[in-house]
Amino acid sequence: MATSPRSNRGPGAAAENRAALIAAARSIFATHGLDAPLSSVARQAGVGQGSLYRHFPTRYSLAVAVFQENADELEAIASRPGSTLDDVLRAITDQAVVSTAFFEMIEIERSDVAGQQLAHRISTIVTSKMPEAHASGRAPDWVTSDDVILGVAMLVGALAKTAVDERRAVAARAWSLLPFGPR
Amino acid sequence: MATSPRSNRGPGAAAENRAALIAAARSIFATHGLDAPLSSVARQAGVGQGSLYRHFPTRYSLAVAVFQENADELEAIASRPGSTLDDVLRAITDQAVVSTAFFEMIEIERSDVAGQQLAHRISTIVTSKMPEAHASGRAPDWVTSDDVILGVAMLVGALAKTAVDERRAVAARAWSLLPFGPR
Amino acid sequence: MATSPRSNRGPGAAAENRAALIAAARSIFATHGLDAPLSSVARQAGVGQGSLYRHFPTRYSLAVAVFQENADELEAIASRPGSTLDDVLRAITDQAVVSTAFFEMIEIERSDVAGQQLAHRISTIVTSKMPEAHASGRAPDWVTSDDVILGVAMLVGALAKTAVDERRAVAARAWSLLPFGPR
Amino acid sequence: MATSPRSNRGPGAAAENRAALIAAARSIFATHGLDAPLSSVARQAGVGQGSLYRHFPTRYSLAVAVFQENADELEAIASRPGSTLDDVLRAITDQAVVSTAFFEMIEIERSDVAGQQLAHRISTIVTSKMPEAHASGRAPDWVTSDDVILGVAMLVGALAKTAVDERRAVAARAWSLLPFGPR
DNA sequence: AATGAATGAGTATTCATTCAT
DNA sequence: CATGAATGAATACTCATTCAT
Repeated sequence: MATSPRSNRGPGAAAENRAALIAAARSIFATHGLDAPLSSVARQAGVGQGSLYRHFPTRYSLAVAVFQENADELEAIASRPGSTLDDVLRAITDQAVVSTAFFEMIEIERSDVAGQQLAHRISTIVTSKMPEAHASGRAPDWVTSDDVILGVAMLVGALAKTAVDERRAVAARAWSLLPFGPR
Repeated sequence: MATSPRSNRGPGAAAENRAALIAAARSIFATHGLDAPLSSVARQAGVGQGSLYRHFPTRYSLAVAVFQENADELEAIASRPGSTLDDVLRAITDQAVVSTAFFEMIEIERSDVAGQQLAHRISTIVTSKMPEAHASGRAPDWVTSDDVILGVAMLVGALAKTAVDERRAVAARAWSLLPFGPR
Repeated sequence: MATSPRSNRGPGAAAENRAALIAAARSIFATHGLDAPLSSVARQAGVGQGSLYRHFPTRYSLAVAVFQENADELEAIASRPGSTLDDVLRAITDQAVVSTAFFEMIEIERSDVAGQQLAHRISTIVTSKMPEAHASGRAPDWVTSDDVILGVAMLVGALAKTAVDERRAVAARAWSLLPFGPR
Repeated sequence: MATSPRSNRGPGAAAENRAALIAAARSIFATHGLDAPLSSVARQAGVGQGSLYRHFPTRYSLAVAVFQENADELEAIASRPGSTLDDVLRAITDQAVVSTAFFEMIEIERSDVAGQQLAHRISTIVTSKMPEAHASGRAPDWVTSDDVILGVAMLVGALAKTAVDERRAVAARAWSLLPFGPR
């Protein structure tokens, strides 16, 4: 029952801890998947088990926090004037080469509101780029944004089982099979 | 104090047990994934834990045994006179709609010799159908058998995250995005 | 990095906090028992964990503070001119129907001085009513104040395991079994 | 994941283990209540955590196994020719002096079938003794078997908070307050 | 060769208590 | 004096693997 905390860095460490947890989770989810032990996240973050749960009551909430940053990055790219679907898909590929966890989570989306929001953000980004993609001929007219998202899922599905050092090459080949892959 | 195994069907049951384990594993891997508790496989097979380990020392060896049958089926189809790549891909799709575990395992192949053999069998099947596919125009000339296998991986990757009752539709759409999908 | 407590109402809030903690504890002890998480008390009180511990260093000290009010109420009734043992027992029953925590604590008394004092207050109240109870025949002569207190313990013991909405009925029946139950 | 069991006494230990678990649970439930850590039960029984869960999947099932023996004992006494309600109540008292856990569990009964069965067994025993108790005048005619059971609950409730070495005396006094206490 | 029980490491989660700000 | 985050011990439960019979 009684506890003897070795070092209590105090509330000031809250923000640091949160950031450390997210960073640790990003790395661990990337290497060990979304099912990795949360204890390893806490350990790598140098944070107590309890603090992890305070910041992120569920594994999912931690994942969402991690992947929010991925979505942020994609939105940043998409909102860049003149950016195209290709730019977005290249960024997605870059992210997936590092870790497929983000997209795996999106695909399981249905369970959680936060996951749905992430999915929606991606969907919005892709949709916003479709007109240009159609106009420029980079994507056939019959291709919908849902198709593109399915394509991303297919890409990620293939990458998920691929060793990290081969992902770049596999991604290139995979995109070449799809009618809207980035060049 | 002494234990009296209720029903020790004896050595004669070896073959039966093996078959029961494979059947149970197929069903459980399909519904709960390749990481499902092995104890549940033994239970559903009506076989002791020990027997499971005797027959299949590793989880992987059990999976291989299960999926050998999938490969058998594909080979049977491929060896049917006049059968085409389309037939093979349709059969693969049918299998993946039921369970993506087979293909997930193939993609992890490297860890195990038996897994590599499975991968090789699939590869051989696909390769054997490429000439016809090219000739008939069902697949562009630039598409290699590795491309087709990558396409399968992409399809399965997408299906893996899809609810079973939506897989058929998703598969159809996914194939429509690839230049060699079955009609 | 620095922490900025959102609402530090400052020292002036001490009394308020104390009261809020007691109120929250009363409600939580009633619904979740004396073992309820202290964090839930702090939360419901809208007070920091630290403040809870400052005001009440031990779970027990919090409980004592809560139940002091119960004793106050009983004393108020007992000191009413003309009030009888019946009145006291009815009040006790009313309290126990809402929450048995008060009496459970008294019975564990020995651990803590404050608990003993509570027990003593109850004892004094009951003792003061015995002469009248004996005189009026409401309690047989051989019944001592300790007997009455034991009777209360028995009642509460039975109520503790009874669903709240059945407690009133059970209490009535229990009293009917004792030679000094209120009518 | 991998485990290295120090000593596997083999299936032959099953019966021993079961018995050891029940014995340990009896002692631990008596001293630490029904909420005692199950790990302590396993430890005291000299049995692995997993074996405990194999034998008793829930805390409740363990408790039931423990208290089945109490009910057995009471039934044995009740079925003795010429035995009376007094005999039964004395046996109950003896059990409660040692541990109130049995009766606490019965009173929580509603949650579980096994608990209900235990409650039913007690009820049956008491009911079977009522006619004799009424005839002999040991219990007033208006006292039902439910009253007796309520009386037991009241007794146990009082004993639960009483130090073990005072329980005998408290029980005697408590019974003297009830119209059907054993002499 | 089969059985099924035994084992204990691993993981998730909760909560009492401390402490920097 | 308040706040609320930090800490880690404690506990429940699962499951891969081994082993006596």
